[in-house]
Amino acid sequence: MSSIKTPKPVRGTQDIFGAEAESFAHVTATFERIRKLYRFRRAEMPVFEKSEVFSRSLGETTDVVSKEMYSFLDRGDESLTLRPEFTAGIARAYLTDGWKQYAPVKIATHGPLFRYERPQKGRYRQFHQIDAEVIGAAEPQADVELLAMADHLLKELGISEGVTLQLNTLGDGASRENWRAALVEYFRAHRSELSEDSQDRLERNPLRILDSKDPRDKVFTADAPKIDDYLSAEAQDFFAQVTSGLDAAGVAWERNSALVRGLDYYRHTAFEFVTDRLGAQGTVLGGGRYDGLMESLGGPATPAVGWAAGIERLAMLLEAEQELPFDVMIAVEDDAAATFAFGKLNALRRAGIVADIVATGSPKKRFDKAVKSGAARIAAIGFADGVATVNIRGDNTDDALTQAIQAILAP
RNA sequence: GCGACUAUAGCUCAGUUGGUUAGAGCGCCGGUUUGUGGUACCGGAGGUCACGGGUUCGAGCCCCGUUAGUCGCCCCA
Repeated sequence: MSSIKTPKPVRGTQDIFGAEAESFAHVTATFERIRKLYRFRRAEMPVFEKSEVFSRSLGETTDVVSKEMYSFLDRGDESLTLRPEFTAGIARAYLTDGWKQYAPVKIATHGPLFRYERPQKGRYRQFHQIDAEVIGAAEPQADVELLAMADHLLKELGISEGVTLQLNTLGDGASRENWRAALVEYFRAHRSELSEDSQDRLERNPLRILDSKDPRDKVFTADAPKIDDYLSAEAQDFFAQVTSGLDAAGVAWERNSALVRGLDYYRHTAFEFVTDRLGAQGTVLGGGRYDGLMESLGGPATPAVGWAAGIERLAMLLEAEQELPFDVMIAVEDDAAATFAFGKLNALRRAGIVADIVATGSPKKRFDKAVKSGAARIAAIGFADGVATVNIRGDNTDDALTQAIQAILAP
């Protein structure tokens, strides 16, 4: 009995294995295939950045920065942060690596992200996203292309059933400010009747009152000022081009005027693909236009739009388990044939045939083990009169692949 | 940071008002069929009942604390 205690996994991390890992890989493989159709270029980004990359882009005061980032000092006493999102790092690279030369540039990436949060269904401290951004394109067509790609991806994954695209506009900077002021004025008039959380939001993040889950707030959110009444002509026109572009592309959408973004750099289009199948974490893919971000990192005003989607959440929605092909399982029923069997196993694999072997435990039970393995065929290998015997069983043993296996396994 | 629920075999879970030596299925190991087979049958190994206190003649079960997990709130870039 060892006195060494096995270390526990870190809170909010996950070990993904087997069928779940196959689902995970299926999501990233499908994303890679789709993004190439739309000619998004692949980028590999660092997993950590100087903390300023995120704190400047997010705004210093938010909870997000103060409580929910994985930050640490390195040996040079520099504050670094494990990336909580892709967008800020990509924006930083755009500026420091001179990607303006490629503008407008379409970028796709995927990988792990880190947020110091309490884990719950579909939320982890280390989680994984796929991400797509268009930087340097001010036109609504960029928003449409990005949404069409997202819609396409969800359909290819077979999970578009029960998932709806909710769409909103936050207007340009001036529209957004006017609307925000009207909301504050409206909710302030009902302040004492709002939930405690929303009274707090009134100061910090009034837009968020609109998607409060508290019934005390919902009484008022229905009649709250609508962004539509504050949109400039240009903002109206922009949104109209996005919606008509979606219609033309055959992408179904619903207007959700309560859909907001908490950060100031968001402009115009905001969207989320939402499902009711994941409990409280219903957003499967979300994004929007962030024309104000580059300036917060000290760069020139640069229009940009993007989205990200949680790989775990997408994988959870996949209907069918991702099954690995399994052409043949060799059952070694006599250890005298073991060397022969292992040699043939190697030959099968070199021929591109998915093969495995069961050669341990009671020889008499190996056939049953092979049956339970789920292989399409079982090659039982025995030994008689000084020579190996081969016998192939399966539901379909007349096909060309079986004949090829038979030929390779011939003693 | 807050709340509710949960913690028993490698896995999924039973376990009566608190009463002898802790239960099943799956998985693992072994045996059985005088075997070209199809998930069978029999047996075995495997438990500090999360951890630490308390109540009691007696605790897997009741109480307190800790830790961890699940779900939700806050937050959601």
